[in-house]
Amino acid sequence: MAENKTQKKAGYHHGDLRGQLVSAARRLIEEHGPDGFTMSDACKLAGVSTAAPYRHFSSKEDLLTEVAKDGLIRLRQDSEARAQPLPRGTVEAIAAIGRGYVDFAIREPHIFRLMFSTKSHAGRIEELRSVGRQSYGVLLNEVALYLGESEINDLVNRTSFPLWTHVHGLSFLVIDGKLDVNNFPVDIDEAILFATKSLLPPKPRLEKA
Amino acid sequence: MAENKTQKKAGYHHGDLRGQLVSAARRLIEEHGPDGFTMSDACKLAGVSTAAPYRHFSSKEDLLTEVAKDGLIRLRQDSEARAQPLPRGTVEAIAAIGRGYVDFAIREPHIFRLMFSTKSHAGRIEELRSVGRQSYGVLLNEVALYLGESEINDLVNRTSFPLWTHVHGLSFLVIDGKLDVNNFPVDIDEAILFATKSLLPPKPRLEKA
DNA sequence: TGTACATCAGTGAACGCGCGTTCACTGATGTAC
DNA sequence: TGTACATCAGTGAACGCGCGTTCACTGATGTAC
Repeated sequence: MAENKTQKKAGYHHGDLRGQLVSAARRLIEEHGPDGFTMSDACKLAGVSTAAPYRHFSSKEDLLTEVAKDGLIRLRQDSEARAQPLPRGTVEAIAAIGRGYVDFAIREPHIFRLMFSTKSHAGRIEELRSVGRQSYGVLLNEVALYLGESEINDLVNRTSFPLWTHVHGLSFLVIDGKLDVNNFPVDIDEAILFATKSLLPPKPRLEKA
Repeated sequence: MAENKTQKKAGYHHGDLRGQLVSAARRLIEEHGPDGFTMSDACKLAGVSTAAPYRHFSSKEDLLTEVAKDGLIRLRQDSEARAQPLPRGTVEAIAAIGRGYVDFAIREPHIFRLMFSTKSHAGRIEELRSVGRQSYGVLLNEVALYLGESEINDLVNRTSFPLWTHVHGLSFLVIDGKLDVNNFPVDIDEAILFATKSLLPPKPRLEKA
């Protein structure tokens, strides 16, 4: 009905329908939640008929998985961008990555949920997992620097995991509106910094043989 | 069609349809997830027609909220039961409560999700929140004992929150299958104990004025 | 450089079905007198 | 203690609609010669 947004409008053919459907889905999911999201809405937003997506995605689920993957990639970029300007391998850099994590959840709660959801991704979980690993890798690297380890070994894993766990929990508590459950104000930065300091072992002297 | 389970079978009238629908819903949600759950399934399981539930619940959502509430109550009972046999106000008691939390999530992942979900509970969030507060209260009490505080004050809140956050995150990571993301084995008990010790301040001498 | 033809990426309409909810009803239960 | 009547808690059938997906199609694009 409406004139087709501000796209190149190549006429019958579309240019980058695939990409546009993903970003339409992103917007819609963020607006109405993954359940409120419908294929027809996405089509309307992209300005195509309801059959068009099936040239690019095998099913609704397939499109959802793509959106989740896209989210995980953006999370990684985000984390990197947060850590980069800070002195490497410091508590501050590590906390900044955590803060980025929680901020992502706050900014895009529904996408965030989708990224970690197990359903809606039938058959492509391994693929998602591998992208997720890359996002987690940003934290692992920073912790390795902090610990003065030259590779991602067991100590690095063991040290990083509770940090992840903590910001993961914090993210869900925030987006699920549980922050003021006991009517005391939580400062997110403070919470992350405190947990990061507490969960990290003291910075080792560089006296490793 | 099938003979009506092993219930009292009063005939036309049912006895406790309300309660039976809740527990039918519980079972079905745990089996198929909150989305796979349908009213008709619940009716079939309770042995009534599809219209019957509407004498007891205003909508499907209403029934779901009831299930969530029931879950939060059971979580509280569970936490209490875990802490009780242990020496009060110790790291071990606090860790046990955390362990109970994660175990609940593992035992009933879908219900667990439902309990903390914001959607599906329109208009009854405050009610749920208050039940949730009671479950959280078990942890608060134990932490107060540990700290030697006689009431739930700011220090108790501030100390408890990261503990909650951590086990909350751990729960979701476990039920979302993220535990082996980096292929290193996580021992849940160990993880909880480590985080509890790290996040708790040293036990204060009882030298308070 | 122009034409024939294969292929690709859309259209528009319709299908189908699952499922929450409603409607008019009826059998069971409780209470007033 | 028995009867009349209101109310309650079910039944069974159907409605309605949202929505994913398919079908037969057609316009646009690319390539061989």
